Amino acid sequence: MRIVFMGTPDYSVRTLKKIIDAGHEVAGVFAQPDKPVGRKHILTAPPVKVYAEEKNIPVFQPNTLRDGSALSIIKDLNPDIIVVVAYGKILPKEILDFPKFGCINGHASLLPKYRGASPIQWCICCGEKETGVTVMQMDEGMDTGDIIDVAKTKIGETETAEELFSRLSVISADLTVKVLDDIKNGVAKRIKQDETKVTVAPVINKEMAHLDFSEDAETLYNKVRGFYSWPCAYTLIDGKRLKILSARVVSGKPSVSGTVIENEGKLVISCKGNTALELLTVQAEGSKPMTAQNLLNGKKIPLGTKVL
RNA sequence: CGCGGGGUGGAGCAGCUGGUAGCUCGUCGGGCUCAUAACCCGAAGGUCGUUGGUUCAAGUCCAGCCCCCGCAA
Repeated sequence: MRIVFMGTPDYSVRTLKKIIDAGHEVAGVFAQPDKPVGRKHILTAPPVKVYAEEKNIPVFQPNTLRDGSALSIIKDLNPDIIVVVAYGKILPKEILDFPKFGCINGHASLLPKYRGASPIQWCICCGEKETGVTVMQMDEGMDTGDIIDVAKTKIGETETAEELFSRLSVISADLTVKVLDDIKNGVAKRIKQDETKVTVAPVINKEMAHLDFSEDAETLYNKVRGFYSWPCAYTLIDGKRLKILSARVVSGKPSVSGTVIENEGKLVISCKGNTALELLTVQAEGSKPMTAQNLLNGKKIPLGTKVL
């Protein structure tokens, strides 16, 4: 089929690659505009753009899809279908309606759960045991389209968002190509989403990753995994930020939530009830990631110290 | 010139007002022990990021450069 692809981050690249490898004709690629990245604000092209250019596919990076110029580009490209994966913009109706087969989107959750921007992180933060990828026929809403196909996968007990991202990007790529075949062969189904089971996964900000030790250790552990490797769960110790890159739930003892209850060899913080979280890998302000052991070697953290 | 922290034996850190370096851990050897990642004794290991400057003397003051990191985007 003749395809226009829309996507931005690494996550999308796998799907784009798979589509090309499957022999489809990618007439053009849309990605978010280049953005300043890193401490020095170096203007950086998104991964999808980089990949598309390697493949000599025309790349478009409009700031908006709603001023008509994007539509005219698409008319020129004249795709049979538009495939959207983690593009980052809402498509207006005139674009959704233009291709013969409309637009499809790969979303990294089992819809209707976790609609929105950050499904992968949130499903781990919420302690889900299973997730997956849903490919839907896009409509004007946010992840509200009819479901065409789904691929499920178990979430590992210690899996981080970063790892899940990587796995789902592969699953997404495979499922998307399968759906394209189904559509081409006229065997694709369309199933309405169950509106009574909708949940939303909002954009993540740093404050959400600020751990609250009045929650139980299991919940906090899920957040440590779900917010890795960005923005990373953190707490404040002596008023300074301490990122928690990895941790594990351990048995606690009666004590006020958020206090250090073990500081020799390992660093353990008490949580709600008698649960406790052992910090394994941490990163203090201005320093590199290190084991809790190393942190304790260089910094004295008395028992009973409160973290916030 | 966005703001800020930092580069000291293998790791993490201390070193105030300048006089050749200390702590926690690890490593090696020995001891204790049924045994141990626990405990005791001892040892090795550092041109203090780099270049230049000030000084009788610099890790410690000044300037430039390289690198790492947090915040912000």
